[in-house]
Amino acid sequence: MTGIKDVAERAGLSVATVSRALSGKGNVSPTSRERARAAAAELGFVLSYHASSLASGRTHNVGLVVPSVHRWFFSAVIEGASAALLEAGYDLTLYNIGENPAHRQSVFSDFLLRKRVDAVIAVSLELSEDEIEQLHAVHRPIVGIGGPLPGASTIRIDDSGIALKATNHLLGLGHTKIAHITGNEAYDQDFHLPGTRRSGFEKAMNDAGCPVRPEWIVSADFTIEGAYAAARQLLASAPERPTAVFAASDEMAIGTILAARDFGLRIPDDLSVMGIDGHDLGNVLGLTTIDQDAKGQGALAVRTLLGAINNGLVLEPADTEHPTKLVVRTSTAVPRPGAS
Amino acid sequence: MTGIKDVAERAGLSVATVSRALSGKGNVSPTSRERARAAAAELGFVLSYHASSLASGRTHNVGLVVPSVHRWFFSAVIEGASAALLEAGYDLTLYNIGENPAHRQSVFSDFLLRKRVDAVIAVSLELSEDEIEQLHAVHRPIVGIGGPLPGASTIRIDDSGIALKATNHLLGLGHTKIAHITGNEAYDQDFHLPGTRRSGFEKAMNDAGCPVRPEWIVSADFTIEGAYAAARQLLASAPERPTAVFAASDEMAIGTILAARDFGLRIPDDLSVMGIDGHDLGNVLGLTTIDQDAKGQGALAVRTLLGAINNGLVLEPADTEHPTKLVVRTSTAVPRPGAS
DNA sequence: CTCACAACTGCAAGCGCTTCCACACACTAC
DNA sequence: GTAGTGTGTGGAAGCGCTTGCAGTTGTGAG
Repeated sequence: MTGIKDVAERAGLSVATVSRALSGKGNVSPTSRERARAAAAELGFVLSYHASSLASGRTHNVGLVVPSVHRWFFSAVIEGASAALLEAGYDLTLYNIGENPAHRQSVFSDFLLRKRVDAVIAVSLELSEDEIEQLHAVHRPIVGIGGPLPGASTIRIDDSGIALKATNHLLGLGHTKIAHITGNEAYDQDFHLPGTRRSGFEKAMNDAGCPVRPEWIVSADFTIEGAYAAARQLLASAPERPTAVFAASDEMAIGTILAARDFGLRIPDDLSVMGIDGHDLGNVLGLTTIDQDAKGQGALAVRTLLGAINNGLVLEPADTEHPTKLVVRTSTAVPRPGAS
Repeated sequence: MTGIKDVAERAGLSVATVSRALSGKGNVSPTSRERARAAAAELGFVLSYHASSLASGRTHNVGLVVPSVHRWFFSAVIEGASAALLEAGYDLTLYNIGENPAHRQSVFSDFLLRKRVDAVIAVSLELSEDEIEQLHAVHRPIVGIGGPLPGASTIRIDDSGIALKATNHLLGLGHTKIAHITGNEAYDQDFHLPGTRRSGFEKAMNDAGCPVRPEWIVSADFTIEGAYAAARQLLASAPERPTAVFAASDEMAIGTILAARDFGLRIPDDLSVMGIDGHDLGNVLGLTTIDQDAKGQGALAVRTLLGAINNGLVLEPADTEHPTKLVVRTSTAVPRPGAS
């Protein structure tokens, strides 16, 4: 393996100068810089990042902690973050917590503390005070995506506001009988997202003077499968059927559409459906939704972190609200006069 | 930050002994081992992996290279691999190549060569000889998932065989007019997967004496969206309609189902559809498929690598065939007598 | 009782970089 | 002329571990 020494020798420079030349820090004459570059290229030299990290304390690596890679939102955030990091020459270490509590435990007590990452991005995770403190103790900037993270900088969308906006879209079309598919309590623990969206829904309904019927509020686990089952129940059991369904996520809206089709309901003629997310499948299904640009959130998180790292600033705990966009497609329409 | 020195001091041992005690290598008396452990725990000491890696040459980190995290197969492999790695105390560095050729280039020429990983898993990527050589030069075990990787160990499924099996399932039900949705040429470059599956399809058809109609072979990009568009065209334009569609992936089968519904075709009454994969949505849609256990493949890749690393063996280039399982659900049935 | 050998331990030499520091040299400003 | 400033360079001290080696002890065999 060729090391920086070999490069120095070949370039006729000292190791120190080569290091400065290649990293771009410090003063190096253009001549030396070029000589160093050329020698490095000829030898196919690539820095050993362990040595580099050990000496400099910078790892060029950020940790991304997600509850799952499988659900749409997380995979989109990963895509966005990974592209931004690659671009910046950073590695991405993925910590997929999964369902196993032991995994979560070990990620926080071991993995993240190994001084392996320059920064961490936590997606849709509510961290305990202990966990936050552990991270702060390692003295690394943290940004949270998808909800508040006490003492850390976060990127989030206005969950209550967009739920309101979505519901208003339905109300504006003339719907009054609107059902809502919310998240399970289990998901409410992290960031209270289902609850927040639900409250936006309820506020819009109340403002419009429409009753919120308890039997028209069902919960699922944010997956297509889960919502499919929940929606089937909703559509089958209700003595009266809603004319519109607002789901707290696109995946759940998709599950609803699939369930509706099972009942021979046409969308949007018999039932309007809308979600929140901007899921890729939305296009195929004509799903009206509120696009929250998850990729963009991932990329923004990276830019925020890298900015902090490069400027050596401590990341101020700040709440950045990411913009969202109503995308009207064909799954929502004016309710049919006779529909029930 | 507490270092191993502090632990040594507190435990009344030398740094060397503490290192051996905590890593479990070398001979350490039970007493010392316990003292070291206790001191480490009291101080909340966590190894600096950079220092450790630099000194030992082992990084406890494996690189996972994927073309995308978004498509079902890749995210499933990631889930499987990440769980297995976490379990083993390894970090997972994710290299998401994406669509950008420059990213691919930099991943291979820079990232993977930084001696940052102990091993690499390449998913559905056909590496050029250069790329393979680069990896071998770094002297790290490689395992490929999803196709042959010259000179490396690979895990794959019998693509031709399962396509044959799938087609036979359809033939066995009595279908003779079977369409096939294959992958684009772009996807054939990596591992020739679409071509291989297609040839399995054609073989089964030929063996059964059924004609393979060119107009019933359409290609898409392996996504739901892409197949949806392709299937619409297939179903709309053909003067005669097939009674069954075999898609080269579940995502494409799902796209087909969605398209069929647009045409008012009932599944399986008017059209049988089957795929390959074991996609989670398959359950909701009643999709008959061949489950290839992508998670399991990811986990197996990890076990293979760790085995090689721990035994210091060079990983023999070997081809492991992962088992698959026919899952019959409700999307396939005997063709209706009158259907066309 | 001596020797060989194993079990345990500590010293110290790295691993391959970064960066502080000192120094050499060119300038400009007085 | 001297002092002051800035730029470019190399020497060398680490970064925080692992591990080869040598030294110490305890054991059973000869």
